[in-house]
Amino acid sequence: MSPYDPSAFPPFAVTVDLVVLTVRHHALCALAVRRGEPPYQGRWALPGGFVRADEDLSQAAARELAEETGLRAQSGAHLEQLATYGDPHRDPRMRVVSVAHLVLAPDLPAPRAGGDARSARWAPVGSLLEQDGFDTAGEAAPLAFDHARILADGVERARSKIEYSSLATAFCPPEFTVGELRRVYEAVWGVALDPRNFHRKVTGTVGFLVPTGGTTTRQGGRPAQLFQAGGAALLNPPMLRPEV
Amino acid sequence: MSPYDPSAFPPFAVTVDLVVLTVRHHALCALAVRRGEPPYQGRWALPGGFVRADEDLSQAAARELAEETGLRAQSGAHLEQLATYGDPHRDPRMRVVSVAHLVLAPDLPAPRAGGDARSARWAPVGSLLEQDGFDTAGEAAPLAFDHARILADGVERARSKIEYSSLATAFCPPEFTVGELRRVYEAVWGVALDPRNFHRKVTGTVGFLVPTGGTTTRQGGRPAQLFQAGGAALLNPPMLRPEV
DNA sequence: GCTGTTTATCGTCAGGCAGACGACTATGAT
DNA sequence: ATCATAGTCGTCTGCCTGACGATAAACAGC
Repeated sequence: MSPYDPSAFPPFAVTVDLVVLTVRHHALCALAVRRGEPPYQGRWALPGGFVRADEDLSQAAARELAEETGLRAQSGAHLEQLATYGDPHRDPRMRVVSVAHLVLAPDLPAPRAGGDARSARWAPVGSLLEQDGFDTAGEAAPLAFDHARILADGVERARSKIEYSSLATAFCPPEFTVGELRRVYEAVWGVALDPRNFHRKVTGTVGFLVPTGGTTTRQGGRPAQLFQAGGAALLNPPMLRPEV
Repeated sequence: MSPYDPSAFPPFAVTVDLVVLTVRHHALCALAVRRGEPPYQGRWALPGGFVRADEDLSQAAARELAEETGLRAQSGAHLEQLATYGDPHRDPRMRVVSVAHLVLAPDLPAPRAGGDARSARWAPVGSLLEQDGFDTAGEAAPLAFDHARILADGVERARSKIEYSSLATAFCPPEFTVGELRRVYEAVWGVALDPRNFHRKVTGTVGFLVPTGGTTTRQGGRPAQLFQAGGAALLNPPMLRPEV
């Protein structure tokens, strides 16, 4: 057999799509870009693009992230592979397999539109997902392609991952207070947490938080101690997400 | 822009690779096939193959599973997507992106060699991974391609997933005893568990196990009650994996 | 039948952790 | 000065787990 027999396999296009999450105004938000060309022209979609011939998947995701947001995966943000979507008809033009990646970022300045996107914005995930599948009257339409499904999977991954890992700190600036971290959990899970029990839990988990010595009064009220993320990646025992 | 512009993106081959795990003789084993053609001819590899033009990824995985093992994903076995591997040089012939899937199956009769594989066997994951990356003297070589990495990721997924889900029952026949289920946990985690605490835990978790009424004495000793998997998918609170 | 071995199953107890919630502290606003 | 807001420290109770004793029901060998 020849070392390269293109007739032996069908050709695919491979893309990366990004679920970029942040917490803004006490709400979990995702980055959405408006499509400038068909199909789904004018509809909101997740940022993404083709993987280049000499690129690894994670490199492609980091490149797209930088192009769309100016964000570097190194600086605070967290990037991980999410899942791969390959329904034969997910793109009407051709056979496209998309390797979705999940990015958790601190609250950023306004996103900059880049690449082939007309514009970009942060949108609360609730509003992006609520009409999921129901195209009421053709307007306020849901995300393009299967991006609602991808976004939902990314949100669910984030919700479960902050339970047993220290990833919630990826939503925070380099220095943050216990209250700010609690508001991250509250926004991602959509619940209210007891400030006293939360404080006991996060300050009692070794390696989760390291005090920097400073204090801040950003949120009003009594000044709060400032922390930065500690070395621990896994929380043991985990944070417990309240039922319902 | 034309609806299909092949020059706009590099063509990829897309494959599915399978990490098929089972518990045999108190050891976690993976299905390995011997490669019948270059590259890596004669080396062990994970089963897998090209995704067809009209196939979804999970369909392709189920088809490959049936071809290699005669196993249907419906009947007891569990199949889920694991991760996607797309290093530009992971296959020396061409650009291949592989969507790995994880299969958890009960102990099966001898695997049947199918497809283009010369032979297939169950191998303890320890022996497949121990020389991971070290090609000592060129023999007893590790798995082909990046399959050692894929297998390691699959094993780690299985180890963590039986903590908080009822998936350990996928390693068991339709009816099983608490002791058999405990030996599954012990084999997957590589630890010894206290039979009394394990029994209390699994029988006390609602929806995990449903007694069938029968008993068996397969393992010797006092007859044990038979159970089948209950409806619950998630264990709450989870099984705790002892620290090393 | 009796004894030892094996596996299953039930109970007990102490320690750790989480939820509920009271109390106090330190800021800014009025 | 008083209030509102947010942060921090404690207490108490109940649940769950790990350690481990004790009993039950089969089989093997004498």
